[in-house]
Amino acid sequence: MNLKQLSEHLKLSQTTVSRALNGYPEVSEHTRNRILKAAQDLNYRPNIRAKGLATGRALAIGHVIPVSNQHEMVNPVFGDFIAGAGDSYARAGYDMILTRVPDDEVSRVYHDIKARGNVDGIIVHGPVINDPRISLLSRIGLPFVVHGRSTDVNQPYSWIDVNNRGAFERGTQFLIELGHRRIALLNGLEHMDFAFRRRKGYENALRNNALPVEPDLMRSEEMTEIFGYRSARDMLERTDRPTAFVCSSIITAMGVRRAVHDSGLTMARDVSIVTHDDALSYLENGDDVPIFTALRSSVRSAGSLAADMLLSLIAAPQSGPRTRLLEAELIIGRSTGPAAT
Amino acid sequence: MNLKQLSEHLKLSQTTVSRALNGYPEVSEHTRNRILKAAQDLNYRPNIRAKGLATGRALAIGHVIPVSNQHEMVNPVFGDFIAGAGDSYARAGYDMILTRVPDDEVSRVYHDIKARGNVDGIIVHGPVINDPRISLLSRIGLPFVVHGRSTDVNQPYSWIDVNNRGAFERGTQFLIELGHRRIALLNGLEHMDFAFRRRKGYENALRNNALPVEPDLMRSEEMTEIFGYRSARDMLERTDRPTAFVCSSIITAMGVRRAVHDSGLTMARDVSIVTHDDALSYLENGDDVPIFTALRSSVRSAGSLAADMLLSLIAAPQSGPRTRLLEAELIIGRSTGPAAT
DNA sequence: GAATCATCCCAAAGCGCTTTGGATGCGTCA
DNA sequence: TGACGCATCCAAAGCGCTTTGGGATGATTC
Repeated sequence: MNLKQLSEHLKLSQTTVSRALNGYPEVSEHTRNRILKAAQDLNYRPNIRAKGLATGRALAIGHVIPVSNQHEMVNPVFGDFIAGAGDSYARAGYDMILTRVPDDEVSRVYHDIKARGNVDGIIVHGPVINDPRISLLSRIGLPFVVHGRSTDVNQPYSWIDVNNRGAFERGTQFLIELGHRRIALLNGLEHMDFAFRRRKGYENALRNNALPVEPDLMRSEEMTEIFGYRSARDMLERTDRPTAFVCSSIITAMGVRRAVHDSGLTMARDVSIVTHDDALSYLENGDDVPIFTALRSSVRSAGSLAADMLLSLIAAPQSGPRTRLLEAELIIGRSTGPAAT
Repeated sequence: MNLKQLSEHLKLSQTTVSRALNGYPEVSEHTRNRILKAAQDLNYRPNIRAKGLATGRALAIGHVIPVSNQHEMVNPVFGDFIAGAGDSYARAGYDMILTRVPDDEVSRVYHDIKARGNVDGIIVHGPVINDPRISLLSRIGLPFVVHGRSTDVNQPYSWIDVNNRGAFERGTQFLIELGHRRIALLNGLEHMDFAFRRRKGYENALRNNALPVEPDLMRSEEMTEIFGYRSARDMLERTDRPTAFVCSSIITAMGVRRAVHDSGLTMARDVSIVTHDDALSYLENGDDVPIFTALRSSVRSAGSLAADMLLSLIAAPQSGPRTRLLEAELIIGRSTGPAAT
C-alpha cells in the first residue's frame, strides 16, 4: 500500500493525502479524517526512503563506535547507553544506525556517511584527548553530540558528560576523610578523555590534602575484572600497601574485591574501595545496601539526554552548541571504612 | 557530488556512469577506468536512499531488541553480539539499524518495518518458548535469522544457537564425576528459550546419574550478580547445602563466589562453580588460568555468523531456512574441585 | 555492397514521496 | 454585478538513483 494506491482508493490526489497525513492546514477537517481513517484501515506506512529522498532528511541518527586496533574490547557501557538513546529516537520516529569503525578509517567513514546521506546526525562515542573527530565533523557539517568531552579541543561543540573530575575528587576526598593516606587509582586507558579527567580529580584531592601523588599507586588499562584483580594483588603484597582503591568501573572493583579476599584481607576493614558506577542494568550495585561505595551516574539516562540533545540540534541547527554536565552521586556502600591505624 | 554532476563532468550519461560503478559489462574498460578514477577523485558516494528507492533494497539489517515490561534489563551480551554482526555488515556494505520494542508492540513494529521498507532483513533477539515472532515474520515475509531457537515452534526457520542443553548436561556431568551430589542451578528466566534448554540439560545429567531433581536447588531470574549472591547465600546456609553450582552467566557466578567467601567457605574446595561464559570482551574469565570452570561460546562470533547467514538468505531467498548449532567448549578453571567427603 | 552482429553508449521512465504553483468554487463586499 | 479573498484541492516537477529499450558505430559475413 503506497501513497498512490491510497489516494486512488480515496479518489483524491496524492498531494492532498500527503498533506493530510503530515498535518498541513490546507485540508478540510472532514477530508482529513476520512484520509486518516483510510490510512489506518489499509495499514498504510510511508516508505521512509522515498520520504527521505523527497525531504532531504534521513530520519535516522548514526552511532559511530570507534574500535581501536590495539584494544578490541567492546565497551560494556554501550548497551545501556544505546537503550537510553533508542527510547528517545523511538519517541521521535527516528531510526538508530550503528557503525563500528576502526581508528584509522574514521575520516573516510565520516565522509562516507555525509555523502551517502543516511543519517541526520551523529553521536560520537569514546572521545579521547584532543579528539580529531570533533573538528572533522564540524568541517564536514554533520550535526553531532559527543558523549563525553575532549580536553584540548578549543572549538565549541555539543556534548553531554559526567563531571568525572569532580566525582573522582569527591570519592578520593571521601577516603582521605576516613583516614586513608595510601590510595591507589585503577583507571581506564588514560588517552580516553574520561579517564584523564578522573585522574585529574584523584590527583587534585591528594594535593589538596598535601598527600603525595605516587605513580606506583596508579594504573591505567582496559577496565576488566582481571585488571582489578592483578593490580590489587600486586599492590597488596607490598609492605607499604595501599589501604584504599579508587576504581573506574564496577567490574574492576569486583576484581579488587577478589584480590582482597585472596590476600586474606577483609573489605572495608583492611581495604576500602570506591568505584565509579555507570548504573548498568546487569551490574546493579547490590540492592538495599550497595555493595560498593560508588559515584553513580546512569549511562542510560545519559544516552537518552544525548539523543534528545542531538534531535533538538537537528531541529534548530542555528541554535549553536549545547552542553550538559551531569553530576555523579556519592553512594555509601559496604566497601569503605575508616583506615586501620 | 551526485550522479548527475559526475556524469556531466565526465560528459557521459548517468546510465553509463551508474553501470560502470556497479560493475555491469556494457561499459568499455577504458571508460570504466576513467569513471572510477573520477568518482574517486571527486569523492563521489551514491546516495543510499535513492539507491534503495530505485532497487527496492534497503541495504540495511534491523536488529529488534525486545524490552520486556517487567524486566527492564539490558542484555549484557548485546554489545558483543552487535560487534560481531556489525563487522559482517561493514564488509558487505550494509547498515545496521537498532530498534528497541516493548513486548506488546512487536506485531505493530514488525508490520511497520515491513511497510516502511527500511531494512532487508531482521535478526530476532532473545527468543522465548513458542515465540510468536517467528510465525509473524514468516507471514509478513521479512527474511530473518533468530539468535537462539524457540521450543514448540514447528515451522521451519533460520537460526543460530549454542547447544545449551548439551553444554549444561556436560557441565553438570562434570560436577557429578567430581563426586558432587547436591548441585544447584542458577538459571536465567526460564521463559527464555536458552534458559529452558539449559535446565533440560542440567536435569538430564542428574537423571542419567539417578540423582534427584530438587526444586529447592533451582532458581531462575535475571542473571545479575546480586541474584547469584543472594541465591547462593540462602542455599549455603542450609544444613544440606549444595556443594556445587551451575550458573548461566559469569556475572551470576561472581555473585556466587562472593557468597562463598562471605559464608567463610573456599571456592573449589568447599563449593564448586561451573558457569556458562559468553566470552564477553569486558568479562574475560581470567587470563592464563581461567577463574571459573566454564562452558564457553563466543557470542561475538555468533553475531558475526548470524549476520552472514542473514545476508546469504537475502541474497538467495529461495534457498530455504538455514540452521547452525554451535558447541560450547568446556574450560577447566579454578572454581571446581572434588566434592568434600 | 547490403545484411548482420557486437559493442558501447544514451534518453527516459520509474521507485514513493514532498512541495510548488496554480485551479476551482463559493461567500462577501462595495 | 464584478472583484476579491478564502478554503480546498490538484497536476506536475523533483529528490538521486537504476534499468528498460533502444540508437549509433564499426567490424564481420555472405
